[in-house]
Amino acid sequence: MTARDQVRTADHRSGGGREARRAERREAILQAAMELIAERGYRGTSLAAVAERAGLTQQGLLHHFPSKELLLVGVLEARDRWDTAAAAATGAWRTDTLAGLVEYNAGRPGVVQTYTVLAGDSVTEDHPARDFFERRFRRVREGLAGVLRTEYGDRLPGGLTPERAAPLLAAVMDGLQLQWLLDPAEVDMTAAFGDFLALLGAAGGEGDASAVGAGTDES
Amino acid sequence: MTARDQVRTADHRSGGGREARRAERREAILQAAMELIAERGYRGTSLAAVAERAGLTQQGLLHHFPSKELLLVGVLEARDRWDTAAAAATGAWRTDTLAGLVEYNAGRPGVVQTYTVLAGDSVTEDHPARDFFERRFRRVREGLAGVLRTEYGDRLPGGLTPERAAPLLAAVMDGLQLQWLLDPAEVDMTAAFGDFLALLGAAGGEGDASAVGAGTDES
DNA sequence: GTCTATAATCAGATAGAC
DNA sequence: GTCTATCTGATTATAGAC
Repeated sequence: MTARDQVRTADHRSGGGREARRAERREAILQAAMELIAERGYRGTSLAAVAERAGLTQQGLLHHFPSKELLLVGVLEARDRWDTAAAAATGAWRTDTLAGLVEYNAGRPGVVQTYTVLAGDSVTEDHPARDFFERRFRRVREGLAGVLRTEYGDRLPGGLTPERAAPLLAAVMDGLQLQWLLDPAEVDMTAAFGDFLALLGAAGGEGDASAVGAGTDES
Repeated sequence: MTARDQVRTADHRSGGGREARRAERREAILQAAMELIAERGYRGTSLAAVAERAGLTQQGLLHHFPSKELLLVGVLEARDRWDTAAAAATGAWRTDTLAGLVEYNAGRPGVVQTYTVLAGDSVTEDHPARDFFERRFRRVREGLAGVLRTEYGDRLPGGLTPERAAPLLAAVMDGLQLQWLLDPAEVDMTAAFGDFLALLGAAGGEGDASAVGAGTDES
C-alpha cells in the first residue's frame, strides 16, 4: 500500500476528505447523466447539459470523465452496482422476488426509462453499450434459468425447460417495461408480470393438470 | 376531382410520369432513412447521410421532406403501409400466422433493428414517434386479444383472459427481438416464440391438458 | 479540480440560381 | 426539383490560467 493509498483510505474513513468529495461529485454527475439519458437518449444528451444539472461546467465534467463514452460506461457500471446485490444473489431468488423487483421498478419510471432507451440504442452499430447489454442478457438468462429450475424443476408447461423459458421471462420483463412507459394508464406492468408467472406455474410439466386454475386469481 | 388530380392519376397510370418519379424518389429516401436509423438511431442519423445514400443532396432531400421530423413520420407511415395487409387482417389471423411473421422478421434484421431502435427511442420526452408507438401498441394489443380469443376461447392457461395475455404476447415479441439482435447466435427468436405459443396453448383454461407436449419439440 | 477561451466539426435549415 | 452557398447554433474535446 502506497502512502497515497493510505491517505485515500483515511480520507474515505473521515467522510469529508478530498476523495470523498470526488466520489460525491462523480455520483452527482452519474445521477444527472442517468436522468438526461432517460429524457433524451444517449446521443441526444450533451455533456454540457449533464454538467449543468450536476452543477459544474462541461469542462469540469470532462475532468472526471474524459469522454462521453467513458461517462456512459460509468452510468452502466453504476446501474450494475445499484442492483449488484440482486444479480449476485440471483441463484437464491424465487419468482416472488422477481415479481417484487417488477413492482419496485414500477415505482421508478426514470430508471426503467434509462434502461429501455439504452437497451434499444445499444443494437446500433458500434454502440458503446452494446457489449454491456450482450453480456448482461447472457448473465440474466442464465440466472433466470436457475430461478425457474429451483422453483419448478426441469419440466415446465408446454414441454419447456428452464433454459428455454428463461429468454421468454427476460423478454416479457423488457417488453412490458416498454409498453408501460408508453402507456402507464393502460398497462399494469406488475399485474401482467404476475400473469406470466401464473402461465409458467400453471399445469406443470409433470403432466399433472389438476393444479390448473389454482392460485391464479391474484389478478 | 380537380384537373390537377386527373393529371396525377394519369401520370401514375402511365408509370413513368412526373408523379411516379417523385414517388420513386420518396421511396428511395425512406429506404435510406430506415437503414440509417437502424444503424445509428434517429438522433444519430443526419439528413446529409440519408441524402447521400439516396443519391441526392441534403437540400434535395429537404424538398421532399421539409424537416427531419417529417422524414421520421414518413418512415413510420411507410412501415405501417408495409405491414398494412397484416394489421388490417389481424382479426382473421391465427397464432400460426404470428409465428410465421416472427420467422419472416428473423430474415430481416434491418427492419427489426429500425423498429427496436425507434421503439426504445420513443419513450424519451417529446419524441416525434412517441404518439405513433403509443397508438400502435394499443392497436396491437387489441388485435392480439382477438387472435387469442378466436384460437383459444375466453379461458387461457393460468386463469388468463385473452385481454390479459395480449400485452404479454406483444412483450415477448419485442423482448425477443432485442435479445436476438444483440446475440443472434445465442437466441433463436423463432423457436422461442414457438415456445411461448406452446405455453399459451398447453393445458388450456378448459382443464384439458391432453395436448401438453405435442408439437413442442421444434427446438 | 474547476474555470475561461477556443478549436474543430457537424447539425438542421434557408435563400436563391438554374 | 435539385443544386450551390450560406447561416446559425450546438457538439465534443483541448489548452492553459488560477
